[in-house]
Amino acid sequence: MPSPKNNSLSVFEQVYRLCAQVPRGKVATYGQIAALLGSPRAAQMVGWALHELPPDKLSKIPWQRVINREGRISTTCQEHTASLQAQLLKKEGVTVTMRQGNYFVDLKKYLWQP
DNA sequence: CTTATGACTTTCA
DNA sequence: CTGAAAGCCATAA
Repeated sequence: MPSPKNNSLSVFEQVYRLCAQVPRGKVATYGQIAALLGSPRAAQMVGWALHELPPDKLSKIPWQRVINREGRISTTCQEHTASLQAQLLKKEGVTVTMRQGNYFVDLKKYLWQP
C-alpha cells in the first residue's frame, strides 16, 4: 500500500489537489483526473489514491465527485460505501439514480469540463 | 529488478 | 448486450 509520507509531490497529492478543484455540483471521471495528471492510463492510480485517502483529507477533499467512466459509483471500499457517496452528491445537487443496485450519475449533465 | 495490488478502461468472444 | 480477460500506471515489498 502506498504511503507517501515524504514531502515529495506524489501522484496522490496531485489527485487530491485536482479533486479539490472540481466545482460543487460537478463530477469528474478517474480517467479524466489521470489525464490531467499527465497519465491518461493511470486511472486506476486515481482510484487507488482515493482509496488510501487519509481521514484528515476525507473531510476536505470532495472524493465523491470522482466516479468511473460510465458515471457509475464503483467503489468497493467498505468504509466509504457507494450509498454514502451518493448521499454526498445528492446533497450538492447532483442527481444520482440507482440501476441494478448501482448508483449512476448523468455525466452529460454533471461532468466537469475544465 | 521482479511481483503484487487497486474506488479503472478497453477489447473480445 | 454481458461478462471475462488483458492492459496500464504508480507505489510498496
